[in-house]
Amino acid sequence: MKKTIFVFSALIVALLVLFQLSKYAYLSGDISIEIIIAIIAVVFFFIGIHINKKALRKKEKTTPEINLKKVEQLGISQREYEVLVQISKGLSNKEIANALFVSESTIKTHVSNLLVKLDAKRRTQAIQRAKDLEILGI
Amino acid sequence: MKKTIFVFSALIVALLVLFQLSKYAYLSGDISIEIIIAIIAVVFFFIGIHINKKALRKKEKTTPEINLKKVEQLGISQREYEVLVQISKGLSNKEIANALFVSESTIKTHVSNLLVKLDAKRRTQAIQRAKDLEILGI
DNA sequence: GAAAGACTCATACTAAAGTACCAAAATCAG
DNA sequence: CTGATTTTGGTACTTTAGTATGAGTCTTTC
Repeated sequence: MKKTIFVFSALIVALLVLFQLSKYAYLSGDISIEIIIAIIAVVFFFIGIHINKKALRKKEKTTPEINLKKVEQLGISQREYEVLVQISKGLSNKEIANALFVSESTIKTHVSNLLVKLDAKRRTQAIQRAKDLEILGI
Repeated sequence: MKKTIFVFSALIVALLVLFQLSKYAYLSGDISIEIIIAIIAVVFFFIGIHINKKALRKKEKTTPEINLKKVEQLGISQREYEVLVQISKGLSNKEIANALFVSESTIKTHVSNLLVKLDAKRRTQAIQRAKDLEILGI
């Protein structure tokens, strides 16, 4: 919000400066009015592009942001989340165990807990649920 | 490409028209230069936004299209693809069998063939591969 | 009409996945 | 320090998944 106010203030100031500058330049006769207009056009053209890009970027970022909050709400621990990520990559329990340097038993425990917390019966269903809950970057 | 040329031509024409218009308006003394500048600024601001939006829209549309071609290339049959979709939904073989009104044996056969064609060892990996190949609407 | 491919299904295994229950470290908050 | 979580791991069992093999039906195509 502060950023928005700042940006708009800067824009207004820039506009005023341009007004004064153009008036001076025109009165002094150094620069023709065409050039002034062209400069203003180009400047605001790019300002438009820039503003639009920022607006779209924010929209995209709001989606994959809710992640961690929901993970907490579901009571999923850090380690469990790591396992969930590996599951979504298509790894087997044994492969996950190797990747995280723990035993397969541990992974099984984590997976079992995950299934309860995600209300899933299978790991494939857990992947779907996690995707729906926007817990994963997929 | 034709569209781009057209758009830019239109832009240049618009710019020239604005030049003449502004000169006339200024000389006739009806409108002050500030207003002319402001109008030009606003117009080009929105032109910038519009151009940027179109460019971004094109980028997004090129992605989710390639589907069916790759399915053919991989030699995945119609029925196999249906099974793949059900797998990605998180269903078990038995549940898929019920959904498609066939026996679990049949589903197992399809799944086995799918795994070979998708070069996957598990159904979770098959989901990942399918997603990477943009075969699924996920 | 016969070969080819797709779909179906069964049996018999092997291998993962998942459950249940328990328990010892490690970490963290009050 | 202590109680509460988290993380780790084991055993024992049940359930799914996945493989291999064979075979019958059906449709399409040459």
